[in-house]
Amino acid sequence: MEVALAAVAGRWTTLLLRELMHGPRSFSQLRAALPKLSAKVLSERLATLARADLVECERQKGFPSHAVYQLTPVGRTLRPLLIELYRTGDALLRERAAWGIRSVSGRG
Amino acid sequence: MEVALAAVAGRWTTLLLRELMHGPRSFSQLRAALPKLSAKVLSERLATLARADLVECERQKGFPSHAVYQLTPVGRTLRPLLIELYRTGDALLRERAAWGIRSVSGRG
DNA sequence: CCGTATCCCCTGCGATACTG
DNA sequence: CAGTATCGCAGGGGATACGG
Repeated sequence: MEVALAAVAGRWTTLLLRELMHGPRSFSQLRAALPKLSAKVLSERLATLARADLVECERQKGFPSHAVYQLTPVGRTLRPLLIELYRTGDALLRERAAWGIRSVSGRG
Repeated sequence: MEVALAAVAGRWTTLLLRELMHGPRSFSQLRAALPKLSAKVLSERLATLARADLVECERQKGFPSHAVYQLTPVGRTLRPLLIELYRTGDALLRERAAWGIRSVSGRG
């Protein structure tokens, strides 16, 4: 469980993976899909996911540069987990509509 | 997804929930089940889960004091998610046996 | 036995500015 | 456009000691 949790942990990772579940996406497409995610963090998350072999990167050299990211076969195995996260989160929200996102993991 | 993730986030939360899935447990039983989890963090996690109405606490006053924790109905709805986390983690480990737990969420 | 208070570290994240 | 460098902050978590 800890391994799977580590794979999807992080404020943006699930959203990023969900976006990539729809198909390959360029850096800028991801930025557009997740406007509040800074380039730095996006880059960090993608690098981390790539290191874990969950995501692959294809770079077109030239100008302007272009990079396309897509899930690896291993990355695609996360789909059921993401679906379950969505289902569960949805159910929790129905029970407790007032919850904030960080209300559970926070200390105070 | 973020909500569900927040609910199970934390290094020990999933293991704690899994333990409680088996039935009510006292503080010391939980400590025994998770020896590397300090009392402070255990208390923190339980308090957080209690605040989120995922776990309930029953205290016997007296000496020595005793407290019993159990899942609420809402908490029990997390079971499919935990199962999926287990399944996915297992699958990931089969693909990449060398992964460390923090290798995905870490920076470097 | 159950829990909390302190202290410290580590790391994820945000903002901004910069390079190729 | 893609990605990195720097700075700063917040908070989870470990060790330890203390309180109820």
